[in-house]
Amino acid sequence: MFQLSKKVEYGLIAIRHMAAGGPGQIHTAKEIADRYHIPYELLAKVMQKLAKNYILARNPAELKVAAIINAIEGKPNVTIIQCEAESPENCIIHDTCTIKNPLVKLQLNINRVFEDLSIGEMV
Amino acid sequence: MFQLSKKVEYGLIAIRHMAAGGPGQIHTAKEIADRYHIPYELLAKVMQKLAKNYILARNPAELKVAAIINAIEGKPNVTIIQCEAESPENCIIHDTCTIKNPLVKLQLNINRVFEDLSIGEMV
DNA sequence: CCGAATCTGGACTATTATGGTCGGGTTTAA
DNA sequence: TTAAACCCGACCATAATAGTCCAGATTCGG
Repeated sequence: MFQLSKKVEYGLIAIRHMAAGGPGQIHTAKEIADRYHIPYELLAKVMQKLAKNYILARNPAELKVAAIINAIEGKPNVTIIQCEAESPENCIIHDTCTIKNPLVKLQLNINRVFEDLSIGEMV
Repeated sequence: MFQLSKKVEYGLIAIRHMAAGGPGQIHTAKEIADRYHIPYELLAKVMQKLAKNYILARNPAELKVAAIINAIEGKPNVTIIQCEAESPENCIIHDTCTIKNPLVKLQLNINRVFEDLSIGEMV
């Protein structure tokens, strides 16, 4: 619980690698997979998602970890509370839930943390 | 990913409920389970863990969400990076991993968020 | 003091998410 | 032009999660 998924880890490794190489460099998914001993097929999928979301095109200095997570996980955001993540109708305690509102604030603080770290700072 | 587990949600609901009732009140797990439509057996287990870690005995104003998560999940802390959570030897990329160090800082910020919210603020 | 309600805690099952694999067709670059 | 790399959907194995069942111990109200 509360771990980055392998996909996100791999994505971060790949992006950081590309950022460290400089803007002129060309990198293949194969090369990165070999270098860091990451299963190629998995990394390839991750990078496809990143490419589709134009993550790879961005300036590392302005590329935040949050954007990468969202691109890979597909969700609009990291959502701590399950009631919020799914459709609230499905939540059996949705009207008796007393912890939702306080946790939304906490949520925002978490988001801020991920918005705060850029790839540029990781090279 | 990055959701509180049901166990933690249930634990928070229960603790908040008890805190809201005031210090004199007696609450049973059964009562809380019924009230919030939580499976009793599951809540019971969660509260057992909380009781063993003396969470229930603490002053809500000083009881942080972080302490509750740790008590329920058993882990010393929320650990973002998988390499760090398990034994580092098992990590196949443990010496080529370039993202570990930057993420540790992020980790600390996350921890801070959970250390920042007390039950007292949730009633 | 007795019985009902509640708690304890292990074992077990179901469901889901994750991590990883396979393979066939397509593109790209030397 | 052909080998390497990519795309992408389908698939599988494992592990974590959520929940259930139950039998024995405990507690509490009367």
